[in-house]
Amino acid sequence: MLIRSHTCGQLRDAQVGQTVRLNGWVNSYRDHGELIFIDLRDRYGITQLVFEPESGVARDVIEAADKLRNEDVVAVEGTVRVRIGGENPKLATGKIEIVVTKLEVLAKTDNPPFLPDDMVKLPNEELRLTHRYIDLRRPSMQKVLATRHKIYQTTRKYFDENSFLEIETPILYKSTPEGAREFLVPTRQVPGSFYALPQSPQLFKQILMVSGCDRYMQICRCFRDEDPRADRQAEFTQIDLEMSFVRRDQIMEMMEGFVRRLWKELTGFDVPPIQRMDYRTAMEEYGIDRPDTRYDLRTKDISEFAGKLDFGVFKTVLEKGKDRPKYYSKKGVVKALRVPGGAEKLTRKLTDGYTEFVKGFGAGGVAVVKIIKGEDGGPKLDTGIAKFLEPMKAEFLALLNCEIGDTVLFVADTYSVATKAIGELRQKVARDMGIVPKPGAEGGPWNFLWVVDFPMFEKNKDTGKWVAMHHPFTSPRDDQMQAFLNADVDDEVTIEGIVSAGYDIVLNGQEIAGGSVRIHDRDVQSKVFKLLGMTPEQAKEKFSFLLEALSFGAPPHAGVAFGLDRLVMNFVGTDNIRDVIAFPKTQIGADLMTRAPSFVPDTQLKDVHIKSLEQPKA
RNA sequence: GGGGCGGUAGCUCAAUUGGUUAGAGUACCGGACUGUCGAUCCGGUGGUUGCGGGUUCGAGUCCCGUCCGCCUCGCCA
Repeated sequence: MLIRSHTCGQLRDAQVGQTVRLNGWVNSYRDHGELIFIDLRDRYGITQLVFEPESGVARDVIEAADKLRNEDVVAVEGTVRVRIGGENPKLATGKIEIVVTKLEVLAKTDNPPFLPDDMVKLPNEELRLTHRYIDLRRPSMQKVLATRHKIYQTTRKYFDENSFLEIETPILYKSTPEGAREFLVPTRQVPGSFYALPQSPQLFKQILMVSGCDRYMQICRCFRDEDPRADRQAEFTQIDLEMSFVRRDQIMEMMEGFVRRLWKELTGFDVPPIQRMDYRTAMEEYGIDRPDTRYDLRTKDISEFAGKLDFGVFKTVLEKGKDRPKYYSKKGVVKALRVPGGAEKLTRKLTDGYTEFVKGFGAGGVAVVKIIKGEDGGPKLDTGIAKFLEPMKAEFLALLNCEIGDTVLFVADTYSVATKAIGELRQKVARDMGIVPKPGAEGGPWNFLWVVDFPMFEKNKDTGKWVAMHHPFTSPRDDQMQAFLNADVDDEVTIEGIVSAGYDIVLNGQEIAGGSVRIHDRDVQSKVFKLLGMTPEQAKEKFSFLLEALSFGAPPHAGVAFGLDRLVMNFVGTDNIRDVIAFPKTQIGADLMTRAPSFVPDTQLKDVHIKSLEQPKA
């Protein structure tokens, strides 16, 4: 075989006159009879080959070249020369061409179901996933893989420089059925028992801290058997880390340094100091725990004002949980969103649609008012609930700093429903107003934000039980510890008010990392388990190894996990997570290329002591 | 588990209100062609309209079921 001397992206006019060998795929062919052009492609680029009788090339080489088709794999030898037909400015190698003297066809292809061409419209994703090896040949997919690789390298270098050890943790892990559903793995050795695939290496990395490893990192696969979304796969990758002898500020500094390094390396962008926002502010002003700060729309709780209006819908809602504390999830609230310039841009059709939109989040509807220019030149309330607001007009306008041309949208419901609904509405309105900048990868801003001071616990709305908002190993914030230890498990108001030492990094409205200071005290950990409704026996059954580890000298420690797939998505500018994973799965967790998951023979099931309730379809 | 969109030639799409033999571009096959670069020109092959049932004189089109893909709510400690 003619082993390559160069890649297809390498040759320039500096190499003119040299004899070279290239290997690659036929990207396209232009056959003029005796004169044949082939664009040869590999990962590095495209180089034009030319077969011409004048060069004295053997007859059979021309004849073989005549039969080449897209995606055949070939090796050639020839001479580099300046193109006779003029430069092709679209190619990096566009100044030169290879006059071929020898040709080896390394592999003929069947007619491919599609061509790996970024210039033409892509076939549907199902076909791309079925023949992933062809799809991955596309230059843009090669770029994704290279970007991902660069992130791995930058990550390892940064954490190595900061004394982190890369340590592998088990994939076959103990089932701890809390949080996400787990993938189970039966075992031949112990009949009737199962491993689970880890949702994350959380407990192993904490135990590595107890083990004296001090600083740990791993680029690890995590598994959650939950329905996917455009930005979520059941199998995904985290950059996982943990540090000993730090409090919140030190690990946040380490994370911020990593983000700064990553963006510098991958985009050249200097990440400015990242601002902090507490969870309550995020929920109050953005209606979501990961605010998109690229546009300045804010939501506001106007319950107190709304109570003064003679408007039945608001009055009814505000009766709910009237005497409960401000953030009680079932307390009735009225939330408002002032949209500057909305009076013109948010048409009746759009605002009518908002009611349907918020219904999707459980809210009843959206009330609307426009502030237009009155006959006296001053602001005038128009349409929607204008007549109910009219008696309190001055106070209303002042409350939201309204100006002529604004539209104000209202959602009245329980605290949790109204907050979620208006938060989602805020994002939809921003899109409708056309004020959402492009993502950073497309030249838009990179807006980073810390979100901190999350509640430790929230009530599950179905069971009424407490659940950990982050996870059950998250510590209360230092100044909350005493209050937490003193709190009675039934003291709902106090428990609800405990703030954790958790922190998230949000980028353009998307969570890219999350972590917390961990509990390193056995008694604190036991109290959390108790609060979550676990008996001491249950806690021991599930987490005895953790509680024991915490009993034998556990250092204070804290950690974080970055969602690697989402980082790649940001750098390559896609909102489809499957585009950044070499071999992704579909909505039902299928790998269309390998046809996993699949039925297995009964004999194989018997080995692992399993009997299936389902049979393969005939 | 719920809601929505989609599935027609290898691929991307079209097909009037339910009405003739389901078309076009591209790929592929054959032919012509010595400077192309999305080569061009001429000719040709190619269809279980995802699958199963139903309504109808007649179904790609309407109805029911089902499979697959995507988006989304729930879910994702």
